[in-house]
Amino acid sequence: MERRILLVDCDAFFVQVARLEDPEGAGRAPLLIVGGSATGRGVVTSASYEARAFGVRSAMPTAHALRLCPDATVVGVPRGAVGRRSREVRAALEDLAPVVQAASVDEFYLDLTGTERLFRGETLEATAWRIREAVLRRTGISVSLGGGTRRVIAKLAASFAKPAGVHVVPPGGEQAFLNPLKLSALPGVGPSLVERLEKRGLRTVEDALGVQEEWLQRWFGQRRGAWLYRRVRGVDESRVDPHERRKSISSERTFFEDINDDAELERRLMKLATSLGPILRDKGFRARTVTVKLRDHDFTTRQHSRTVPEPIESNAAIVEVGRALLDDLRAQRRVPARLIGIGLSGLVSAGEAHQLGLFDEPVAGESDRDRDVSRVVDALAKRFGDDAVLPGRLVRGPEATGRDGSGRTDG
DNA sequence: TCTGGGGTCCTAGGACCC
DNA sequence: TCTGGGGTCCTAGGACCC
Repeated sequence: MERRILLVDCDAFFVQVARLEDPEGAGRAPLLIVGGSATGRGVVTSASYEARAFGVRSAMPTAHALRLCPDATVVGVPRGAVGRRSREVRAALEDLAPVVQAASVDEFYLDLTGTERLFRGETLEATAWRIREAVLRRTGISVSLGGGTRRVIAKLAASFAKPAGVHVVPPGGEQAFLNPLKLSALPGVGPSLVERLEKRGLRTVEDALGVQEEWLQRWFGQRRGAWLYRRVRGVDESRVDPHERRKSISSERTFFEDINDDAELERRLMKLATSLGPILRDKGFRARTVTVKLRDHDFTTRQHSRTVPEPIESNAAIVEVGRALLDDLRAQRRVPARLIGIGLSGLVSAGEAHQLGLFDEPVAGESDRDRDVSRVVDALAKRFGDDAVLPGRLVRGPEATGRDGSGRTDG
């Protein structure tokens, strides 16, 4: 059956959220930039369409953006609100379509294949407009929709729909739609591949259509060549999967000023680690691999990772592995750092781990008590707020818990 | 201009096992 | 004593996306 896929893309999502959350401030600034501070090391996360007219783009240093658009108002990323509004949009879509997959905070794929009768022969374009209005009414968020027979076509179509519009590529019209596009417009073709393509004189989809698969493979590698050959023909078998599972969790921070002190770096790492732990446990996961990342003052980015035999979940275990990895990284190159990060991957659900019989023996590195302590910390944080429990202090065992506990929770 | 933070996927080499 | 080849896991790095 011909598939009917829509990509729902929120228009300048962070800008919209900032305005909804602060109607008197951000809501009244046509020239709005959401992102890092102007004086610090921030970049633009999202800019209003009015600001984009001045050349402001996301990922651009905020300082640069302000040079292009001096009258712009800069506000921070409304972190919590972004997640909340994203879930609202998703919930609205789940009431409108049978299969919904979140591709990011502000992008959702819908598979409407087989809904023709349910929607009484409504065209995909009419359905898309109806969904746009319903989402706007229910969540206050303006979205654009792209439609087609495949995910990649829907995705590309959405860029023609923005802002606040709809663009549907009819079945059979895929190749005509793709032909004039620049190769750099294709999802998965980034700056690096574009440079190599241009060396071969390839700029547009039509250029690439004239090249045999074996030549693409010779130039760009077996897999990449085959992938590109299919992509310029709009071939995309990937499904809209509503049950996609998270594969990693991570957190990183750029410092206001570079840090060269080992103890201070360790403190920053502990803080990140103890903020990650609750997220891991809340989702019922354990992790097998811990990764620590350092970005040096010269922007050299290095990371070390370690996979432990049994999956871990306690702050104590995460911190222990993370500290060892940081020591290695610092021993290798001890220069001022501008960023530190920690990540957890190799995620297994705690229940799954039990079923596999992985915990018949006591786990090296993580005791039952470690896990219990972490759960107590989570419960306290849930009841009294995160500030009730200072991260990095409760990770050492019952003595520390008893001693530090009283002074900490009365704040 | 001076470079955020959250992710996914791919590659390549080495270790280890059969 | 020297040797092949395949599979899997782990690690580091890089490309890419929003």
